[in-house]
Amino acid sequence: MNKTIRPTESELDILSILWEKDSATVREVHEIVQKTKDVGYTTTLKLMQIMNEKGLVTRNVSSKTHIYTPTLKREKAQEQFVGKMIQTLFSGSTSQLVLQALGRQKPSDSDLAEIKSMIQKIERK
Amino acid sequence: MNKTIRPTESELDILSILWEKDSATVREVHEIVQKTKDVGYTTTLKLMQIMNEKGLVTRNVSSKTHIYTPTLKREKAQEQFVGKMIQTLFSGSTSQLVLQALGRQKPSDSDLAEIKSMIQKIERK
DNA sequence: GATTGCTTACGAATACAATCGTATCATTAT
DNA sequence: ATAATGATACGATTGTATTCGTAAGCAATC
Repeated sequence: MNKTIRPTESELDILSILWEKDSATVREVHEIVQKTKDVGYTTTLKLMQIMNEKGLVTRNVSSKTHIYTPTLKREKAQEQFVGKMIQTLFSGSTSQLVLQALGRQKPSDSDLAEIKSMIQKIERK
Repeated sequence: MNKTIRPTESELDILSILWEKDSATVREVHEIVQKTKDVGYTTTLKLMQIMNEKGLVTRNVSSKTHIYTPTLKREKAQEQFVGKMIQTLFSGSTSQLVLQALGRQKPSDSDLAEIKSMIQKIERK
């Protein structure tokens, strides 16, 4: 019954900002959105109101300026989209995705270390 | 000028089938689509016609039953979507995506080998 | 207390995606 | 020849996402 809510493209854009800041006002979000996208303030507002209806965020209404907090966890969304992507774009092969990701840019040393330790963990099983 | 064409969700589903088979008729595609999605034949047909207009596929019309071939390369689409996903879902961190992917299921031994050699290649630079 | 600025609410317009019904044509079977 | 089958073409409908204009409230400033 509890069908998984799938954020749309622009909802994801907003969520990614909220995930970064933990919570934020419409204005704060809009300020950032505007840098990459030319839309009006009320557009952002409306989107966030809809996200609230959908349950993607909650908002604190105690002051005039509402404060929005994401309810959908970033990890949850990651799983959802990575899964779908592996299916359609990598014909089900997780490692193909990994290779593509690794190929696109040099990870930092600490990133590499993390990845290597992850691999070791997998191998020990 | 040459704005990147972005396949929609159902277009991606169809593309993934075409990538697998290299090329296919509407019926062949529809047969597979139907397994996971309950839609009519003409819907699939229409979608593939639109994809043709958009330039996502070409079709061979020499026989009555047209044969569709993807023009958008899988690798191109992979880059496009992985890039976007890293931005919105992993706050720009490629390696975070890698970790999430590795965590979701054990890759095969040969996959692991491939990944490890990729890592070595990166480290040598 | 009027004006200004910033806020939310909300309807409505627009755009785009997805779905399907119906017409039409070609080929094959009766 | 006629009917049945299976294909494309295409308009129209429905659904959903995105966008924005306008109204209305509240608080600070003039």
